[in-house]
Amino acid sequence: MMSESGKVPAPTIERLAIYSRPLEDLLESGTPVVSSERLAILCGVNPAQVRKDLAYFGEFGVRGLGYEVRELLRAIRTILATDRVWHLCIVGMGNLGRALVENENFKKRGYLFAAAFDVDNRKVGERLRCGLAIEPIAKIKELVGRLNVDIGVITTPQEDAQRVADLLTDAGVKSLLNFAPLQVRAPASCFVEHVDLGVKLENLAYHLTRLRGAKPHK
Amino acid sequence: MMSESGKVPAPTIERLAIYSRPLEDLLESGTPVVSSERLAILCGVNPAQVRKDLAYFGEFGVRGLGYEVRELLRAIRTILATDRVWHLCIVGMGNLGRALVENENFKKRGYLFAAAFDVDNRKVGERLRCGLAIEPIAKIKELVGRLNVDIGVITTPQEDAQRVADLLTDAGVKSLLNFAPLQVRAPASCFVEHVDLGVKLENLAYHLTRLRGAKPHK
DNA sequence: CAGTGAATGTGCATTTTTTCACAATCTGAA
DNA sequence: TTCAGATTGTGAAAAAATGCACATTCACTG
Repeated sequence: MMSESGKVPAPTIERLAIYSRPLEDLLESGTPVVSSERLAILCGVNPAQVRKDLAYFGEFGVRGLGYEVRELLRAIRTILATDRVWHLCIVGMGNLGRALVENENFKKRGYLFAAAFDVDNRKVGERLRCGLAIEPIAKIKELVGRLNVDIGVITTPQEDAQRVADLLTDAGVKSLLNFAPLQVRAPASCFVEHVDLGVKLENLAYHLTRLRGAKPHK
Repeated sequence: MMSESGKVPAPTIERLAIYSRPLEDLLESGTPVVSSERLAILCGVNPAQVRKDLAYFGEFGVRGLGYEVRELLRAIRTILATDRVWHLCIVGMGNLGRALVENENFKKRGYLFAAAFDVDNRKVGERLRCGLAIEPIAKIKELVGRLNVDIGVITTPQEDAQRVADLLTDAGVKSLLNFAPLQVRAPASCFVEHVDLGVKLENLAYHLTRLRGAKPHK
């Protein structure tokens, strides 16, 4: 938790988040300690990978024993900064937007939706089940500032995504999670994460056509 | 399109899908030809990367000119096998499940939801806006077989995901797209793609706490 | 029909990421 | 207190992915 001097590979960060899922289960089931081997199996990775990933941030294990589940989970949460509340806003209240806003998993992990917007003014004013009312995008700047929004989630159609991204970054949002199927541009100070569900399906399609017979998938 | 002999890096496949997005736009806007440099900018990658990715599958460009948009798009679609219809089924008709089933983008790209299931029998029988009725998971085996389902999408809560995955693979589904926050296990003959939205947010959170000042994000 | 300009395709160097393999070190038992 | 057994932390090797740089090849012009 202390070191973290040099720069850490991006895949490592991604995996830390993945490690935390089974750790939560283990904690709940009362397992006090876990080895890198067991954790690796649960996450589908190599044990050395687990150890090396963790080693970027300190020494969390006990040689001969393994990692104390509770402590390791707390350490990962500190590293990933999920031990605090983050404020999100979301733009684009179609089906996907509504699904995300109402997703309990996010709230449980400290991600709170503070505002919901839509480009379509006919939707404005509608009250969502989560309690938020849909706001017009004209109010992005004001609300993002007032509510201290850290992360903007974009679930608009492709054609509105870049405009919305501009509004959000202009309003001071420091990072974006974009679901629209195009690469939104943002200033370097803003970190953008891109989720394209179509890409995932196309991956599957590709492998389906080759995977004839049965090739081990790693 | 012809060669594709040796094995292709996984990141290449992922990028091919990404390239197709701006290509669709270019085609629609009537641009006849695109250079690797322009396409690279649109996708946020290196031009040499674009060329190398394509080179795994053949020679699609014309030196001195670039790539013919229509032809390149067709080639990529052939490679990714998105030039045909794929049959999906989805299990777990919560908000996310409903959002996916009703997503027009999937249909547009040839991904048809042929059946929708839920673990909760109280939901069974309900008719979705897309026309499908929710089926009980007991009917997975029958329907997957009859409807020739290629890909199973899992949007159940975590605790049901593995059981559902087992039902699907047992029914002969050859690949899975899993949204539950755990690593589902499947036989080697079944390809699994995992989407954990929480992981994306945790990535953002991590970078937000470090990205003080403004670091270029690649 | 040769010359020019442009952009591809690709061998090679570089960088990044993963994996191996083992010394270091801890617990618990005798 | 020493020994056995287990598992970490890590340097070094291997593998994978990226990016450079340039020879190659095409279209177009005069």
